[in-house]
Amino acid sequence: MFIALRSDGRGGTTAVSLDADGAETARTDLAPDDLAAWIAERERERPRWVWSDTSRWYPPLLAAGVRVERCIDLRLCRRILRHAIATSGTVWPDDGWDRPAPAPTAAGALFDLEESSSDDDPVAELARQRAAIAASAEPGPLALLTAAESVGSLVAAEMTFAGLPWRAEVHDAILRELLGDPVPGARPTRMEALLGEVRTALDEPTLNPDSPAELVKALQRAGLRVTTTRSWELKNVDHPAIPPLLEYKKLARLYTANGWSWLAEWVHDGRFHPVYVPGGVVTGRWAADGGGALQLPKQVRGAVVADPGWRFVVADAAQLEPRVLAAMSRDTAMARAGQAQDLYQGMVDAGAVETRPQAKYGMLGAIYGGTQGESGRMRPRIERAFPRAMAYVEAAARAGERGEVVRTWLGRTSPPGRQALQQVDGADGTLSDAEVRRAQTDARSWGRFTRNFVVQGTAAEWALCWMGALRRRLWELGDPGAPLLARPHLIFFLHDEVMVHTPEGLAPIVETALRESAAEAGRLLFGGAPVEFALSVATVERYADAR
DNA sequence: TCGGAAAGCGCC
DNA sequence: AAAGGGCGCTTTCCGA
Repeated sequence: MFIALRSDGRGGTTAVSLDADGAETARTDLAPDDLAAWIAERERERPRWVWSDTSRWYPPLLAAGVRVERCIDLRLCRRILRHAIATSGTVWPDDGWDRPAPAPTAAGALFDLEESSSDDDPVAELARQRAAIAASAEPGPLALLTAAESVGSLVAAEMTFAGLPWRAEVHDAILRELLGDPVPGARPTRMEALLGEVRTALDEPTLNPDSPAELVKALQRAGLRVTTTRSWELKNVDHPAIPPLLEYKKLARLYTANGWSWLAEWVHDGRFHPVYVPGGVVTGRWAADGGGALQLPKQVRGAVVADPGWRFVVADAAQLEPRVLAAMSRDTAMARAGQAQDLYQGMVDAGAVETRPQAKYGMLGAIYGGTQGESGRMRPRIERAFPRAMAYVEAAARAGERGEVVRTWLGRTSPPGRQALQQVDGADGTLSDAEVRRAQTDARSWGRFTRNFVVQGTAAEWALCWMGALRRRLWELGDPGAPLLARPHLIFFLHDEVMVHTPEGLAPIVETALRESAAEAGRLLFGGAPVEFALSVATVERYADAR
């Protein structure tokens, strides 16, 4: 059963109940003050709520203490289905569902009037989407993908609502330890001291180290043969200015990105409330909007401390992308290597390569399209040991080079290519050599993108299914009737890693739930494929202690 | 003066 | 320590 929610344009909401075939069975007009209670009441029947954007409808419900089990985020699903190659037979109207989601309103600030676009009828769009899936080449995977994307949107809103426990005084202590004391209008003391060493060593008393152009000129004046100021290039240079400069650059990064201003802007009342953007990356990965939630540097993770009597259970899917590739390509040799907790060690034990770093860089090179260095050198051996896996990503790369689209396991489809190589083939000598080279470079670059797309995107699908399964289990672990934040709940997500905030006594069963959910995600996506999705799980008080 | 591009680096 | 796909964020730079 579905219940579609639609703003009536005057602050109220119309709820349309639909049966399994999508036929209307009831219609209710709700005043703003009645909405949350009505939804909580109907939630007992566990309908699938259908709404334009979870980011807009769900935060006020969470603020009112209402958690829902299932939904369809029509805008996220439209984006998937419109571009999916499997639904290419569907003609989509050029309408508001293709527009980006309206900016999420702050939690608690009820639906604002001007945002309700009356032309976007959720009932009609639901019918269109269900018909498109039913008529597609693969209804099962697309139905799973849209459900997974939608549950991801619920998780994202719930994690924003919960906020990540953050001890500002611990963060401050970490900053003082590394950067020195803050100085108003100037650099912190330790950074300033390091900068002094750099200026002395280069004999450049007014050098601004934050300007790459100025810095590279100063280094060249000092006789250093560098063309950029990237750390990995400077590491190979022997000069007394380099060690303090590298240290300064590291600290400057921390100071600007996650220093005291970040703390003041993003942490309030002991919580960091990042805004996640499900599906914000073309591959289906999440992005973050503000606060840099997906790039929290390890240096500050010591400030993430569980509430008294609570713990974090942190789980990381070990070598997720190689395992996903093994499952997609049905590469049994690679699946066998993945029987080990550590897939890379499994590759060594199977005799494919000699050392774990060789396995790691060889595998990443296969997935990313690396040709240089260690990953390039390992390529022939990976190809010999795992022919089906390599053939799978090679096929994706070639398709991209030809300007074709590729798709993930569940059917998310890559953006259209630029057909660079086709242009070269069809140009028949009318292009200059330079133009041909440029076109070939572009084509190969796009091929690396499509090669990675199929693996990264499928890994993102696995992660969504993992979180969806976990979310349901966590809810059932809590006391019936208890609000979301009094039960074990998801609190952080990082592509292949999740963190649960839980009462200490429940941590062991949360660990079990994490593992069961990983196995469930594997079965959902790949059925009986003999691929294991190993987790490394840790129960900790501080995020920094998780690995 | 302002906005976008580039450089650089954090995360996976 | 390596190579290279995807992002966000900050500062600097440069041209309209």
